[in-house]
Amino acid sequence: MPELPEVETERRYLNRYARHRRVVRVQAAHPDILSGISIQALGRKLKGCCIESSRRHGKYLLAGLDSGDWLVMHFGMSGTLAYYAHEQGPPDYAALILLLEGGRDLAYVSPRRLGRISLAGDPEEFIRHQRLGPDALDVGLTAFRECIAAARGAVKAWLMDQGHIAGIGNEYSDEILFHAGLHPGRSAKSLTEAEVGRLHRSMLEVLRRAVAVAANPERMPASWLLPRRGTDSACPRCGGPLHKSKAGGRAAYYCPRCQPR
DNA sequence: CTCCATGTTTAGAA
DNA sequence: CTTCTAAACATGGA
Repeated sequence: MPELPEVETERRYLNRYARHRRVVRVQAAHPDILSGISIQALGRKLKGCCIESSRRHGKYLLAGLDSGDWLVMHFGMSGTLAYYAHEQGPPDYAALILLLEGGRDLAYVSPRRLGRISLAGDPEEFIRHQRLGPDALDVGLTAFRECIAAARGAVKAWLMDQGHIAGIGNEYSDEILFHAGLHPGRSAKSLTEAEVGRLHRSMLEVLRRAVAVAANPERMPASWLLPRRGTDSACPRCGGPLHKSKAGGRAAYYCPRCQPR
């Protein structure tokens, strides 16, 4: 479920283990995950380069190379990075492998192969081209208010639209709405000023806290909804049964008592 | 076997 | 132009 907190966790992992290591060779077990570049061209671009910096925008992870290029990774519906000793061999579902100097490798792992890897010259240009909104952690209350005022559909679908705010997916949108006490099917337009304020505060609180626990559901507070997804468990706040409905074409979990329509 | 799943893109309908 | 819905993508798990 790579949404903003998971991708931020991957970014920190990349910084910690792969930064300043030179790429010796590039292997692609599944070249179909590459977007806009061939494996040969990617190999030529990466070979001999070091990853010197990293950025994240929404669900995209960008690794800055000392050549000036940026390796752009999106994890799709599943996927992680793995750093391991070369002789250990790559993990299952490794789609792209960077063999690094020093005998340790970095793999982009994508079990369902819905993620994409590309190369960009400039992060800002990439973000514009992808039509991404501002990163969810960078959106202040004023900008949030202005943006939601122009929305028309359901508030859950609005939260998940990467063109409005980048980084929130299905699971965290449910968590944010639960914290704000808002029904996922409420129309964004119908929210009062106080409700918009609550939604904004919940968004920042949920995302920051999730980043702080490295997006590990086992480390999330017992009062959260997310670790209980998919099970028929009770609302952590009122004990009532959770409901499952559809919003924006995806499953929405919520508590009808704590999140009235 | 069937159904569902974290995301995105696209096509078509309204 | 916006919004909604469904399908497709590839694969694993229940």
